[in-house]
Amino acid sequence: MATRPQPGDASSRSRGPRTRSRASHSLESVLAAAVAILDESGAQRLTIRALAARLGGGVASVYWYVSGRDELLDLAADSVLGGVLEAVADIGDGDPIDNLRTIAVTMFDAIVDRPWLGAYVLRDTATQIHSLQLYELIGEQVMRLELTPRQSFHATSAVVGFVIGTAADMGQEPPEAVVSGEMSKEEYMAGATAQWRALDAARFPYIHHIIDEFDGHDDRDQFIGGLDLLLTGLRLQAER
Amino acid sequence: MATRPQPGDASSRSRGPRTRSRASHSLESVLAAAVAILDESGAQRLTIRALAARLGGGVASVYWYVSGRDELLDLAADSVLGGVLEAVADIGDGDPIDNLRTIAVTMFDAIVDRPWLGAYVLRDTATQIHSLQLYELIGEQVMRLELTPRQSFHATSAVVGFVIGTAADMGQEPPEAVVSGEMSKEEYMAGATAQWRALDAARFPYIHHIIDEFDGHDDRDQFIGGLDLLLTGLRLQAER
DNA sequence: ACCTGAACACCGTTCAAGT
DNA sequence: ACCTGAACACCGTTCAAGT
Repeated sequence: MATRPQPGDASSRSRGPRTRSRASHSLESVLAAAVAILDESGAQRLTIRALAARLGGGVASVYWYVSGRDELLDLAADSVLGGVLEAVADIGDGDPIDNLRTIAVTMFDAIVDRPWLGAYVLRDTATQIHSLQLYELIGEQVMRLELTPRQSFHATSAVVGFVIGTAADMGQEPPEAVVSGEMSKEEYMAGATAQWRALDAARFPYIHHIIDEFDGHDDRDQFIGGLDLLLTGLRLQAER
Repeated sequence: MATRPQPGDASSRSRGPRTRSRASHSLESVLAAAVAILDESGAQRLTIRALAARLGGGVASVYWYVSGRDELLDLAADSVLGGVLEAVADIGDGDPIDNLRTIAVTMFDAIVDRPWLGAYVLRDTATQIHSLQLYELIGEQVMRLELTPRQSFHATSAVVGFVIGTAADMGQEPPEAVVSGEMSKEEYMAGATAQWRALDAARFPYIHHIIDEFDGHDDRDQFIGGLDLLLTGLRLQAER
């Protein structure tokens, strides 16, 4: 990150009225526009051309700020985690497990409505400072449980893996039909439920056992249910 | 899946010497070739053209078997899970938690060496039968713990989310430099470790606390460490 | 029923040139 | 230092035609 020039960081030109013969951006404005497109239309629709058009400039100008599409996604994902970090930065010295729960839920809330995020979050800590800081923050709460370094490492990774995995799974990039708007998300879910109900009960006893729970379930409750299992295991390890 | 014709399923023409003026495929051969390319070169390199070339035919023939690139990836991922399913199908009626551990570790082993898998596994149970069956199998073990349907649903989702999240995170699609071969995976990891060691110890106490564990750590140990926390929590819930 | 080559409408990225 | 338009080398997908 620090290896690239970062215009707009503390520069004099921050947004004043200029001659305006050419478009003028900054890393932040590029990332903000990228996140906006991502949130509105998903990763598939974030093309360099679409981004340039939204910024009102030419395609090549984007490459002044990022090395390519991959880094653009990495930085866009990291900028969202920056918001999470800000929200939990002053988490305080209450019960560490409670703090972990708070951090995890905040992350979940940020990721679940952004199907595109899962694949790019915490991918490269060299580029993604906020990701690194968030990982550190989670680790610091785990450290307070006074486990061995190895246990701390495993526990921190587990929390991060669980959050990202579950949130990414739940907020998955929906199928083309939903993206294109020819089918609503509700219709899609209703279809999935119907398909499950139609399964042979003898071959799929579990599916039938939980189908009523699945139908109309709340993703957040589901996430917290699993998270609490993990945190219970962690608490037990710490108390031993 | 059953909505599409499946040539080669139980058909008479299974691979006999033919006139051979044209290439001839089957869903299985198409998926096998796709998985081979995926394993060798990653998702980015699996182009329809590369796949057709490997099959020795034209591009358009692929579209006879799959509706597009997305479904190709879905089915390729599901075919790998088919192998996992086969390996654990006769898991037996031993301790359910032990069984869950076995299934999870088998899944982990299959996913971790396939960075491309994480993003496509368990995405659409309408297309991915093996994924559905594996989900069912995990759920059946959880059912034996005799929790409420809601608890069962949450626990099953948690196990699946943890496995996929952690494995996907660990086996991430490596950066371009590694894919293209200009940098080895070891060099990349060594670089990451060095970068972490260089961080300010006052601002990153956790990173420094675990850096020796991170350096040269075994992904599998790390996965199992986290998994056991989750399963401990689950066992406790079941015993209550 | 299954395969083909060519064509279409895109992409990400680069580059020489501008300001 | 930052932006531009045009060009390059690709893509996924479709289609009319073949066998």
